[in-house]
Amino acid sequence: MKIKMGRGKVELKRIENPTNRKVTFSKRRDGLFKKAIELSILCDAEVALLVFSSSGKIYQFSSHDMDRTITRYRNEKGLHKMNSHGARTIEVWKNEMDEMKKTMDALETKQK
Amino acid sequence: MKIKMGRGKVELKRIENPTNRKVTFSKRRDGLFKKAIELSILCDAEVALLVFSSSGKIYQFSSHDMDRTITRYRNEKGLHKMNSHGARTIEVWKNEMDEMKKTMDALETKQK
DNA sequence: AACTATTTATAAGA
DNA sequence: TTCTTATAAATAGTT
Repeated sequence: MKIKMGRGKVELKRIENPTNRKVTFSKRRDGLFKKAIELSILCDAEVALLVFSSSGKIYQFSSHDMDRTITRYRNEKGLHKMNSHGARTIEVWKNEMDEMKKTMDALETKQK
Repeated sequence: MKIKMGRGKVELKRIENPTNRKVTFSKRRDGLFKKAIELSILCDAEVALLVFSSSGKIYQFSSHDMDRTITRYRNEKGLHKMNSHGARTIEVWKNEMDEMKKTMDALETKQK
């Protein structure tokens, strides 16, 4: 698939040239965040956006509060998974908790 | 501030007419997700996008894995907060854990 | 970093 | 309301 924009065309695949990729990232990242902000305001929506560049830098936007929106997402996901049995849901959450526990322990260790 | 687009101009504020707001939400939501996907592919970025409509419906996209990206975000955030003392970070994580614990317990209760 | 030719996105209209 | 269209916004390549 190809997308045409501006003066040229780009394949919908990773831009190999690192310079072009960085420039395009800056431009499109700005555009994306602008659109996210506009959607949240115009349409009264709760929007959370996380972007990590290929070099690892983080960019974020949340219309309300990132943790609140993440919690809301997790609740939604958890509740939906409860439909048939319900048993699986607790497993999912327990795994989640264990993962966070590990991360917390790692941080704690790092601090000592 | 005003933004002009298409045939008209819109104030950068909540669209009061519910019909217009819904229509605009659908169009702009689609546009936003498309842009998010393009950014992740073209620029090899890790992107996570969560949108809740004002009526509570959830829409999501994650280029890699939503939980992975959320964890990465939390790590980043947690590590940054460790700069000065370090003590505060664990508090933050503990609070986070407690909150999740509550949610899990609530789910567990609901299933019984 | 700014420019500009083109394409894409979209606010109204049909 | 789903489709169309006039117009603004976004952006790829250029300078």
